[in-house]
Amino acid sequence: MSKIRVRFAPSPTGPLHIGGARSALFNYLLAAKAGGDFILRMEDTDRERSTPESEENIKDSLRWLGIQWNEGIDVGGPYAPYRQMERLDTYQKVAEQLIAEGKAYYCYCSEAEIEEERQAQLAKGETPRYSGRCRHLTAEERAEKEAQGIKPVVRFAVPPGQDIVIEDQVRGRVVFQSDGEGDFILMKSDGIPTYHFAVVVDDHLMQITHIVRAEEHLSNTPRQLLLYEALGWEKPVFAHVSLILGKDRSKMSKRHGSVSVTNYRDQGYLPQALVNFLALLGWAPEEKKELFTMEELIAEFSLSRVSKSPAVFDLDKLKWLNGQYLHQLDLDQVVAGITPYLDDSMTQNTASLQLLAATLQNHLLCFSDVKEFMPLIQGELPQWDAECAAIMQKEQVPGLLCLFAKSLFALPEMTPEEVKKTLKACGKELGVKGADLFMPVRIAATGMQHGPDIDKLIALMGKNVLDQRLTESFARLQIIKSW
RNA sequence: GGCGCGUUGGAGAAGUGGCUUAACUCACCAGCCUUUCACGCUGGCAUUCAUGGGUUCGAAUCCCGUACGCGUCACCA
Repeated sequence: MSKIRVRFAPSPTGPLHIGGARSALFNYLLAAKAGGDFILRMEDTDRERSTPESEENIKDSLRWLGIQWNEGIDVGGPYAPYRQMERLDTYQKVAEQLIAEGKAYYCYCSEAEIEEERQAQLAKGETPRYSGRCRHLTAEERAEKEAQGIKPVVRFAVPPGQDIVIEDQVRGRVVFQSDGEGDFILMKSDGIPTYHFAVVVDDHLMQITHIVRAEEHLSNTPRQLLLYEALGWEKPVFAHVSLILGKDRSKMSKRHGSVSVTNYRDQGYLPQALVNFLALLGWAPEEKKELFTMEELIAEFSLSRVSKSPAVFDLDKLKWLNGQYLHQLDLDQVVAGITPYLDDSMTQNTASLQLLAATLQNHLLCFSDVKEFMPLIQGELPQWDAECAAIMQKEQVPGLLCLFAKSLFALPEMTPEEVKKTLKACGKELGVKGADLFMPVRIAATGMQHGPDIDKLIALMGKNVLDQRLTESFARLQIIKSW
């Protein structure tokens, strides 16, 4: 059997979408598993919307995810160029061949005429499709249109009455009728090919063996199959992967929040978590296992285990997965990860930055979460809620806090170890322990009942902030501070 | 509207005619542990597989209809 060759062929009309990333991933896994080739091609024939920035974003996103292409844009290869706008003469030649063989023809109808026809068909409850009016134009009629300066499009002459069968690797056998297709456009009037035409030409010329793409393309496949047929080209294997849906079960879009890979990168998600998550959307492993490295995915991936039904993107699960990976990171990776989300006052001192990273690592689901923890150690003491206030009314509180403050401020340095020791000593001296000991201190220092280890938090906030906050707590309790 | 695809608990899903009194994971709930919280651990969470028929000794698994969801019918990809 010949070598497997797959491709990811996005159009650079925006940042890499989460669904596109999954298609790329599945293609990549398939190729990597079989030792095949993974090609990156740019379908930039939409001149209105294609931008160089989008292309860069797509490439960056792919690299960030660890999805490498061994042929295509930037890296080159035997079938270059890999940008469709640089291959226009190729499409032109194939179009001319089709015309010469009578399998395609020039069409001079204006967009207004077509639109009118469309509306009329719609009104009659018919499927709108091109009537084939220009199909049998004589040479004279064509010359006349040309003389009028009308730039024609090239249409494919769809053969009537044919069954078009797709043997799809994930959906099974799907049958369409050629009569359901109008004579679709191959070349636009400006000489640029349409998507259907360009993909077929490129996939064939680039020797693509497997096409793995989103389900939205399933209904487009008949047209492409017709082209393979007309050109006498061998058809690739198709696999249409179901869509990724938002919470409301409609196709994932901006409305649902973050849809691009870059969004997740910027929010402090880890690429290995996103890859793992994407793989689990629409594909199920054989074993009862959730955590997969890229290598493991390559080893285990199979199209036969790709699901037919659409999957809802569940942010909670992504977060959980991300937490799993984040908790395993080395300290310096955590430091690097959280730094972008902190202000300068926090990032200047290496030692305290490391302490912060160590303190929070197991509490973070993604790096940007670090922001939510900062009020615990920075700024004004947050307001107490009713529960906190009630705890602070207990009788041991004033004495405990005074003793604690006095002992602690007497120390030259406030390390987590010292804080812990001091707290223990205070508890012992006053005969207070457990929650009765820790809770008041925690609430007086952080304003919250919950959070990471209190000794570390206190060390992180430093004497000034602690002093301020304890003073504020005493004021709230209307007792005189005495340290 | 035509055509196509899909429908297992809130989410991802396993399951392809008897071994399923439907795995596993997230979320949720309860408890345990813990000098708080978190982490972790334990247990709970679908008598039922959209729905109605049919085939069969036996169906989530096969067939037909219905409903619902989505996709597609562009000189966008």
